[in-house]
Amino acid sequence: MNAIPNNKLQYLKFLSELPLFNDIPDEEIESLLSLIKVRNYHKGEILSIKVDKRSRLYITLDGQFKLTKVNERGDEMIIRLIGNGEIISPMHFSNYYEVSAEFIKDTALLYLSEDTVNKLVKENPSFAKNIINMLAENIQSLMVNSEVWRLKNTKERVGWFLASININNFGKLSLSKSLIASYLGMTPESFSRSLKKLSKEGIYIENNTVKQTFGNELCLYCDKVTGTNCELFRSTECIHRDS
Amino acid sequence: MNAIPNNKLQYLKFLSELPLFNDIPDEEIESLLSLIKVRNYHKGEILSIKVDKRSRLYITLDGQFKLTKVNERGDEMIIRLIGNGEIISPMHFSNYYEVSAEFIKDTALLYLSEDTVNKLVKENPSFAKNIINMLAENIQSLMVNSEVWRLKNTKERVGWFLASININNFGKLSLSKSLIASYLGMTPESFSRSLKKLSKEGIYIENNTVKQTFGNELCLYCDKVTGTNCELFRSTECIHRDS
DNA sequence: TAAATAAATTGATCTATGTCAAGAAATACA
DNA sequence: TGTATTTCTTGACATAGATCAATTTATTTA
Repeated sequence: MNAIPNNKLQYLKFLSELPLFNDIPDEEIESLLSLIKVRNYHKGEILSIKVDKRSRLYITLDGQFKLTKVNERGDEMIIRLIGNGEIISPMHFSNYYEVSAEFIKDTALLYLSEDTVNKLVKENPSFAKNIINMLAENIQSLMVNSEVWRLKNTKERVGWFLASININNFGKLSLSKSLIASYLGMTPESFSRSLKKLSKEGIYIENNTVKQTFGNELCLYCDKVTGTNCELFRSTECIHRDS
Repeated sequence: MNAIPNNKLQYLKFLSELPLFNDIPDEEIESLLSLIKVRNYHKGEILSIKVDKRSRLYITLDGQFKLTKVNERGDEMIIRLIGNGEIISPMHFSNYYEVSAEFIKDTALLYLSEDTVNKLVKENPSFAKNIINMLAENIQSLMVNSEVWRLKNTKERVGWFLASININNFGKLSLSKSLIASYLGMTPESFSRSLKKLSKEGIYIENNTVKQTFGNELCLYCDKVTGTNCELFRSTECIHRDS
């Protein structure tokens, strides 16, 4: 299943622009290319990340998938949504932690073996630093997610999601409503009802795009970490301005 | 506030036994000692981890505290409970993420500055590896916690907590029931009612210790990652035996 | 472009867990 | 060792969000 043509130069460009390869000279990335494998997955496919296949670090070349966990009752929790350029490293999970990757779109993943990654970490301090940053970002987003699930009600969760989409994805919704609902830990029904409440506050969805009647109604739902990426961050319009 | 006597040798022994200093020769740890600061905190004290004080890595020399996050309504979420030898590294959090450390017991923390840690990472691949492991464990426990909060009901959450205490702390409860309830994201009332249900299954608390009438009733509530540390793991009595 | 299928919305109802209040048990204090 | 204070338990009740069922709207397919 090595469908993608082995266009090394294209990979080089892609990789050199990733934070994971910050401060790594192109020549060094080039020397890595032979160790990097590619695999394509179809929309709907499920990759169960078990002990055997876990010892890797995956880089999303193109596509989108969700990292999920299911309990005995069949209830599903989405741990993370992963898109272009994003990384998931099961090699850093506990050996006995079982998760699944479920592909939302046709997806191409690059991967490095655990050994390769560990070798790089050992030999290249910049790479070690990049791995550390990647893991730190993971921790940060897991903490923010916990907070969203535990301290916010459904309306606030939806508002929070729309605010972050608005900041990081030009307000463009690239996922179905049910999927977002599930990611936010609620039913599609609750999601729909929350949207209705938000529309009374001037926040609504049109053509799969987040809109605001006045212009900054969503600021109310923005968390400080996401806010960092907002052009209004700490301006007079920003709720985080004086904290 | 440098209350603890500067008993360098004692610190050396303590540090050299931590996973964070795995494969680091004693001489090297010793050379670090001058860069390590100590600070004591009293029970009840709250340390707000803001931008200024965040750029550190804290090591718990002795004591216990909780890492918490509070929302506008005043609802509190416990992100992590941290005890002896455990590490918390706000230097790896986003600059704008605000958390508080609230001390449950009198506590002594050692800390390293961000610069020191980064220098070590750069110069010592073993240390880099240890930092990576530490962060990976953080990710793992945040994922397990999300799962507990989102996929388990109150009874299952209490069962899970008791199972992990039973495996990792000889069944000894070192926290008040209300605090555990809060950690598990429920009210003391719900905690109490859950305990009542569990007692019908043979799981109960006596003298602040977890007891089981038959002996392995708690296995039902054990998650696979915690189970790794159990002496029965994968034995015939273990629910994870064939997965 | 019409029919078929899937996704989203809406209303009615149910349920787990929260809230509030009172009493019991445990712990601290003097 | 008894009193005060805190923590825990229990019951009655409230509520956010889930579930179930019926439409409505959007998307796919032929």
